[in-house]
Amino acid sequence: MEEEKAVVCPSSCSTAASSRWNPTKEQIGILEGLYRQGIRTPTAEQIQQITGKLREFGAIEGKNVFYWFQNHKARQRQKQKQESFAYFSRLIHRHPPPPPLSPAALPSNRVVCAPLCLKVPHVGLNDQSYPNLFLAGGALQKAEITAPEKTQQVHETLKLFPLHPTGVLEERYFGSSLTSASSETECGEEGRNEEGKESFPFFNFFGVQ
Amino acid sequence: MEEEKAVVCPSSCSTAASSRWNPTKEQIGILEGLYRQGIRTPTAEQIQQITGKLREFGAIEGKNVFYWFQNHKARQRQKQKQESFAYFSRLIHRHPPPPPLSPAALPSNRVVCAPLCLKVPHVGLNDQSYPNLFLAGGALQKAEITAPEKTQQVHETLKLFPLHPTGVLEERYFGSSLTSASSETECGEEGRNEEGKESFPFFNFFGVQ
DNA sequence: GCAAATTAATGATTTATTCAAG
DNA sequence: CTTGAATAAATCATTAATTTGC
Repeated sequence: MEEEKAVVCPSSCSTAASSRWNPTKEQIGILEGLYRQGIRTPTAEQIQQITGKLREFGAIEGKNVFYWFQNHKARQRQKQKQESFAYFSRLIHRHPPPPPLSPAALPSNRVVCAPLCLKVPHVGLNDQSYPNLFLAGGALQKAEITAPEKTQQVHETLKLFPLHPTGVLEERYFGSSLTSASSETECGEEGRNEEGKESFPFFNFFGVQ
Repeated sequence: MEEEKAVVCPSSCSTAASSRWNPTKEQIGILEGLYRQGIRTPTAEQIQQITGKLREFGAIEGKNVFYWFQNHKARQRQKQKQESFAYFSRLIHRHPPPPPLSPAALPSNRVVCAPLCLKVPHVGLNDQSYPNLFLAGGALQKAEITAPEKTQQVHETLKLFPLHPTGVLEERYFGSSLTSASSETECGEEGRNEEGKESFPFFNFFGVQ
């Protein structure tokens, strides 16, 4: 609840002593590039160098660079947490008793979960994270990715995904037409569908060392 | 390499042998509705549920839903990004007409600060977990910081900038202009201005409370 | 009007980053 | 410092729109 509405600098005070640094596109581009290059906490010297360079594109001080990196780093971290927490929270709310994919129901250790699984790696915050979801989705992956052929053809990738159209998402989402055509069959192994042509090359990326 | 699937399967052919999913209007409608409701990266379970529901309107698999959300999210962001950039660009370029500010187009986590100072690198939550940063920031002034107050918890960082220079700043970043800039005054330039014009208001920044 | 040709959308894959646990 | 986990960005590929010549 911090009022940050510090003066509404009229859109005309560009050269004036604005209250804050106003990074230009070029400046941001360079900063992000540096960040991507691995710079997280630049040294004083680096900051000076960067500042010197960025000054070509507009007024800037060392502190701006310093803060930029600090904020960017912090923001990147929190971005994840908050993001995932946000929608989880939302989803959970509309989902009183979350359908925790019962671990025992899993076919075997041949995990066949979804590829997108969970979002939150490990929030860790003092919030009651939702381990259920983590487990539900986290189980997947790391199945077996045979086919050492690195080519583009992935034969039998992990067939994680769909167990079947089970479940009720939520009336709010689909109205009442939700057909609970889901038995209890659970994941009868990756029984595949009739089509049997389901290959999920989802997260197969592993080629790059 | 590819089969000649001359299957002339006009829109609405569920038995299609097409190589890729072709969503029906109903499916798209539901998906967009879910997206509007905030679902961005559905969990495995959600995907199954959604898929189940969407199957009423045509053949579909979990991966299709997964991809749909991925693509839709990415493209929405892309569109929005472009939009907001255009806005800022115009705004920064000059301040002629306050265009139709599209609230939805504003970047959510961009550090871009328009002349209006609308975006602030606000870390938000537990940003107090960076006490060192303060110190580091203060340290930037180095020799000139003749105002040794503040600092609640001083470890020993009161020295030079960062202790861990993560990342190498090389010429490849800026070319030769960098070296020339760093070969001398280092951080003296900003840290030591007599007029205090640029004296890092580091602590002021935070002092705002 | 209708198809071949061309362009715009968008489904499906691959690649690059990021944070953080070990 | 290395590696695991999980995207999001970038890219490839195929389908739908549309444009154009007849």
